[in-house]
Amino acid sequence: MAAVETATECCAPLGALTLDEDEALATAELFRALGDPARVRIVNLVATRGEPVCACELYEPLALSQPTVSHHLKKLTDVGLLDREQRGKWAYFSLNRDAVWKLAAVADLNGVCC
Amino acid sequence: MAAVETATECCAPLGALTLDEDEALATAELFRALGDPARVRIVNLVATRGEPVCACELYEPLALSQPTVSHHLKKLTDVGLLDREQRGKWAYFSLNRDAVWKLAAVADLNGVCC
DNA sequence: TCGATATATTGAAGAGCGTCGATACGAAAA
DNA sequence: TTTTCGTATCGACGCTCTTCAATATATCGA
Repeated sequence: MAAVETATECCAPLGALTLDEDEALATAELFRALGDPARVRIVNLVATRGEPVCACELYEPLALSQPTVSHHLKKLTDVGLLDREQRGKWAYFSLNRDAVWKLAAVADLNGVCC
Repeated sequence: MAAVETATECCAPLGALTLDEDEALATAELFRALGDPARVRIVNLVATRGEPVCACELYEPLALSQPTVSHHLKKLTDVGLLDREQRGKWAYFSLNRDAVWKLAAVADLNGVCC
């Protein structure tokens, strides 16, 4: 870990006029966090529900073991896309608005090429 | 290859109300294509220049060997983000507008969560 | 046709990733 | 305190990916 803290903080848009090695790495890290179907489904499940989602509610729809889901949740929170909230012995996850906004901005190339 | 042809054709937005396994896989494939710093820089280089870019112009700025750059270019064209055009013995690459638009739409969660 | 050049493909080495069972950690309840 | 239960971490396995040198393919010029 360490190195790039949350990728959503220092990554630059794909259409940035200048893009150094560190920015490219951070941007790639953000996209790679969504480069797995399980994590895409997690983000989708959390996004479509308005409220925070308990980790225990994800094992069945994802058809994955508890350690695997925990692993994916950590990746998504590490990159800043999800926020983690402890409620007693349960862990609740919700979308980080800033990260969502940043993702849309990074992925938007329309201003540059079209 | 094969399997999912161009991921930009059948992938669903992160905020889709329903997201089956195939759609999640195609969406992840699109993001994974941008999950490498070299490919982020390629897309950035092609985007910031208005016109198609010759493959031979990428080796030096990327500081990667010719086969490696060719490999990344293939991944980006396979997923539909880049268009390939043969000009004599040179290969020119440009952004695919539909794919760019699709990427922005897929990454946009603001309508769902914010 | 032949040689030169630009790109793609192949094969291999090394690193990284997804997955799970087993286990450790932490919080609530008994 | 002890037990129970939800979650995180560890260790290991197999698969994928990135990278390059070597080679093949393709196109142009002589």
